[in-house]
Amino acid sequence: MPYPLNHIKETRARIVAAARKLFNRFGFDAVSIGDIMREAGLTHGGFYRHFASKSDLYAEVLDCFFTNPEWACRWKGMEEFDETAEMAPQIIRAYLSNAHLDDVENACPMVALPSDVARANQNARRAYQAAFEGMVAILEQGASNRSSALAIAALCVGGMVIARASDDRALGSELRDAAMRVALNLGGWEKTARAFEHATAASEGLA
Amino acid sequence: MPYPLNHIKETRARIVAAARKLFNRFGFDAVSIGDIMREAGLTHGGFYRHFASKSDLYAEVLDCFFTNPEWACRWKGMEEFDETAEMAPQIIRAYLSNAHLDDVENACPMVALPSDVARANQNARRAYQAAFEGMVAILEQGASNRSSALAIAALCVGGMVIARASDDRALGSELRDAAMRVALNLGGWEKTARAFEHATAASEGLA
DNA sequence: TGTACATCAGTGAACGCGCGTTCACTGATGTAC
DNA sequence: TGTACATCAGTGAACGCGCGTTCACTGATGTAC
Repeated sequence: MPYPLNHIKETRARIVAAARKLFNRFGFDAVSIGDIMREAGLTHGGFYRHFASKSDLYAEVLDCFFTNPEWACRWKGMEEFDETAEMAPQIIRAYLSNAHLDDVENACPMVALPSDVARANQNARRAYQAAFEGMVAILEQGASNRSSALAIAALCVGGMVIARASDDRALGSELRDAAMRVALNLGGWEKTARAFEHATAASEGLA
Repeated sequence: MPYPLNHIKETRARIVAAARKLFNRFGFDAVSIGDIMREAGLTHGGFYRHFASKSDLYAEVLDCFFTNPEWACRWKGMEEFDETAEMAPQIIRAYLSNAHLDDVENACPMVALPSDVARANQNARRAYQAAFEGMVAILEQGASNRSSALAIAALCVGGMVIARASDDRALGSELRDAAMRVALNLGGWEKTARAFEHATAASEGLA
């Protein structure tokens, strides 16, 4: 055991973090192994001490807010998270927020990489699904039934994906607001919806 | 004018059709100009008689069901389309159908290429947005208000995008059903929703 | 009608380049004595 | 405690390969006479 016990794990985690950042921004194909290793502070040759191939990385990158505890912390820190209040409506608001739209590198991979994953290997699709199921599981705790939780998740991911791919920021905002309103109503959080509407109107006025 | 008047136009259209097919399946980055021209029955060198660069193709490929008359025909032909009935609920059903999920090559580019477009140039994002606005315009004719039409579009695109990126077909079906139900309810087409529910249950039983 | 010509869509070899992956190596480290 | 050693994470040159783009050309075509 010539190196510290955690050394390999930590390096591997650094590579995955660098890959997530770059994949989120540029996609699987446009990022080279050299780019990833440079971002992680290493040289390209060492990559194969940690992964058998580039596509083996894809699945590891997809660990999302909803399943990875490390991400959950950041997620909760992203917006003013109220530990005492119900979780689902807060997630909906944060997911469809401007902060999440703009922070491409740290965004949920479900939003940043959907068409990349659809073309990737089965491991990647499984990991994407696990992230989705993690999101739905949390929404189910608050929503009246599973069907509503699924629809809410589709609204969150769909609203963000379209907003990211569109050119007009105003249309993206309109769409995300509409998706948020319907999602909150579906779960029976109308009060939150109205309160948020006012808060948004006020902050938009300032911005 | 050494070649027939429509020759250039037709060749160009053939290149775009080939590109759409391949991009839908493999994404922008993974398809080479050689692949596209081979698919169109030409050699790679000729590409630059028609386009200044590869990325100039992206925007042209994004013409969608909702804005391109040629696509609208195929779209209407995809499912049994009833000219006399209301259009919006039929579009929702067809968009979230198994047929649309499976026909990757001819699928709506909003579903097949969202993260590719998010990283592409402004022309591509404008074209994506135009496709989205075309969809919303049709939904607005039937839905009670614009906000609902936007949410319905998010449900359609989101449901399909997640289903495509997930590994488990059953989960994808469940998600698409949930999105469809909520979308039809949002527009006030509950009867269609119920009728479709029965039709689906019956055909699933057969399959 | 027949022929010479100009046009230009399409061809295919060539360009520099960066990719994913391999491999012989180096040198920092924990272990054994 | 000090030293010799085995390990193996990380290095960087090299591999074959296909990419986007350029360019001199070819040959099918419509036009002019």
